[in-house]
Amino acid sequence: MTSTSRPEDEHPTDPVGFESHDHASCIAAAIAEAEAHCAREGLRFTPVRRKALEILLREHRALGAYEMLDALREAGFGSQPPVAYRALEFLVGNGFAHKIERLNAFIACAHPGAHHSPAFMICRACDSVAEAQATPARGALGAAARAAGFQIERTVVEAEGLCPTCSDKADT
Amino acid sequence: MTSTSRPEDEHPTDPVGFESHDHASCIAAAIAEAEAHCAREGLRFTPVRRKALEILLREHRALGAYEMLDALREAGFGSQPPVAYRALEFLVGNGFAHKIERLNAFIACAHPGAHHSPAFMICRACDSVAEAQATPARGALGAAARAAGFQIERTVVEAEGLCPTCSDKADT
DNA sequence: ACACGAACTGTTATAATATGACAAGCACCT
DNA sequence: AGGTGCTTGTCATATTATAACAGTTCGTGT
Repeated sequence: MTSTSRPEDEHPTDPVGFESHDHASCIAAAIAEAEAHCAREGLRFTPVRRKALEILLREHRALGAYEMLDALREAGFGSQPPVAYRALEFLVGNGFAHKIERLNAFIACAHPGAHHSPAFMICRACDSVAEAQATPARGALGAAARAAGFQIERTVVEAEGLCPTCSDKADT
Repeated sequence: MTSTSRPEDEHPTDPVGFESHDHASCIAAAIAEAEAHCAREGLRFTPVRRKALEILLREHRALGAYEMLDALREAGFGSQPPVAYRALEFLVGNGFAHKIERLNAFIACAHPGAHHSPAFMICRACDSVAEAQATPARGALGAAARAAGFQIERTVVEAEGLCPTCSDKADT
């Protein structure tokens, strides 16, 4: 990358999602971070995996596996479903992307590097998705899990509703 | 039903799920409640819908749509996917059942009648599911939504981990 | 440099999950 | 009886996902 990536990242707890970004720099930064992380961990950030992450970052929305497959094929990679699913599995498994269960779709992680419990806000009108941080173990769910003796390893937290833009349109 | 449904319902916030129940009475109570609710709301609690709810209650676990379809077919109903999906859509839409997004499966509601934001604990070893109450709008997610101007209409909260039983086995 | 094992890629084939569309039936209203 | 809308059953198809295997590449030990 040509400059240190510092778009307007003043608020680290920002939802990061229903606003516009400096895409070019955030893509470059995220790729660089993924590369560094893989180097540290001995993971292989192969061309198809890198391309898949680039595609997710560039689209900046939740992509179905077959949309990813189309994009990868256009980029010269294999054209069968496992190509996409395997790249996505790698990205999700290493925290570079998340699966949105509600949409059966995948999106680049907005807070890469940080160990986190992501939460998503999904607009039912335009399907845009924003990532936020959840603290699921702290609320009622955490209490219920402790009471039941359930050991939480991972959480899926997805809110469905209207994003600001679509909400404004609906008012009209 | 033959008696007022009061198994050991002392703790309304109970996880209700990794313990044994009086199935016969809880099934009868839930069916009666659904029937009453439909009567009040002018909904048609038709044979296939009733049967589908009975099946979910009897199995007391998350069932895939095709498992439901098999069970409905055995009960003499139609044998094509829309039969199951439509019955499930009715049950979910009216709060008698929930979809577990993580499993692409459906489970009877453990707190029927109450307007609630369900949360689920899913055991990754035995696929058992317990329902708890979440208060997603109150935690970090709610704060992020307010900050972003996102209007939450519905939430999916699913925790994956080990249930007490499987956790004990793992220790051995 | 070379052999080895592990991981990765691409492929074929198939499984599992889900929906669109249409005709026939039934419930309710007039 | 006739009309309206919801429900059911069916056929057909779309969408999402995985199993299995052969060939290749990568890193390692020699």
